[in-house]
Amino acid sequence: MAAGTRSVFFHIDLDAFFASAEELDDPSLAGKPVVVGAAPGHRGVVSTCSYAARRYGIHSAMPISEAYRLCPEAVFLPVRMARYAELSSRVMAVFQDYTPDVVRVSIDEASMDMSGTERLWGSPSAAAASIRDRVQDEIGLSISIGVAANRYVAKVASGTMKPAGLVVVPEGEEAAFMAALRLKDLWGVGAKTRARLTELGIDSMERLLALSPECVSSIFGNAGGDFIYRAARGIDPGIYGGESKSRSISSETTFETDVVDREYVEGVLLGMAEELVSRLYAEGACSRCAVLKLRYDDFETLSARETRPAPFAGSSGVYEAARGLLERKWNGRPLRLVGLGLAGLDEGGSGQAELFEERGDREARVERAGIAAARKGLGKLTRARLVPRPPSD
DNA sequence: TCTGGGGTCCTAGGACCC
DNA sequence: TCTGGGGTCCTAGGACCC
Repeated sequence: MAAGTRSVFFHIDLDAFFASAEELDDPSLAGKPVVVGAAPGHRGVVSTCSYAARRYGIHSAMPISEAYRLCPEAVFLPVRMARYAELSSRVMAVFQDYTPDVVRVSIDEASMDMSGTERLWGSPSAAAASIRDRVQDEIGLSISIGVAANRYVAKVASGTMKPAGLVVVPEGEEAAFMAALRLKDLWGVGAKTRARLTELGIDSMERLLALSPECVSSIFGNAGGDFIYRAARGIDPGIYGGESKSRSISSETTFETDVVDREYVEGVLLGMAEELVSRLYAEGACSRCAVLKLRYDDFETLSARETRPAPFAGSSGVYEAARGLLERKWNGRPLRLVGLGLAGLDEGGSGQAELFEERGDREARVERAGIAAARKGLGKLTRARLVPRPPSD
């Protein structure tokens, strides 16, 4: 950015993305209450719902059973992530036409540095309107855009006028813009933090803004306090600062009914170990830390991890670690969920070479061949252990 | 009617070393 | 005698977000 150029950031959010994607692919759904997520009668939550569904009180993360109770006549659809990813890529490609600096924040959000683009695209509001119209006309999806001098305020602004909103916060008015919001609009301040603030009698932005930085930090610690203090004043606390390279991967599943059969759980973990190592391979990354996650029938959730001196050389190492952690951590109570993850990706390792090639062991080579075959669509080499069998309890 | 799955970052305590 | 202080690694849990 040239010296003297004003900073201009756009934050773009796709409106009710998964539900909108379903309406795009099936126009007969338009205007109906559409709920994308788990199927009614099963364990799970609402992933996204249409604005028509929101009028019944349905919202993201709500148990699907409650959504069904609120609106049994809604259209309940499963998540089709591959389709949404494809649409997302097309939308992001439109953004790329306006600036090379597009940070893809999630499947339905992007942060763009539009500084210095006025000669190309006109005023920020003209450029934003152009992007909004193009995404609507070329792809058929609705977006909301926030414009501000930093990424944080742009992000918050994008959420204040959904759907199809376009909110411009003029430079210099960031603090005033934030001060006029409700506490719950502060991105990064969730239910627990709000409850803590309420306990202390801080129930409005005005009261929060009256606190000194030392006072906020004494409540929430250095990092948390600093974040809240800056965010409330419209100073970017650095939400998209770090590298976007993934630092962990994981897979977890909630059982349809609680499970006490150890062999069944181990079979699930073996499948997860293979899936994780295959993803690791695809990323060219490595890890030497396995993390097991358990959730009991009463929702108590715990985790255990094991860090090895050297990166895992294949899925059998990951599986053995998982089995050891299960042995150590599981007290035999009915399990609702089991999950497996790999953390510390690439820390102190040389990536894929270390994962597969330098080890030279036969198993790793067999596995690599299997993954390569699967990626070519030749089918997955599946161990006998993974052939579905019902829980024995 | 309960409460998904995929991530990120931070904290706090213990071990161990200098 | 009465116990420094910093640094790193590891672990478990928690808060938050989409």
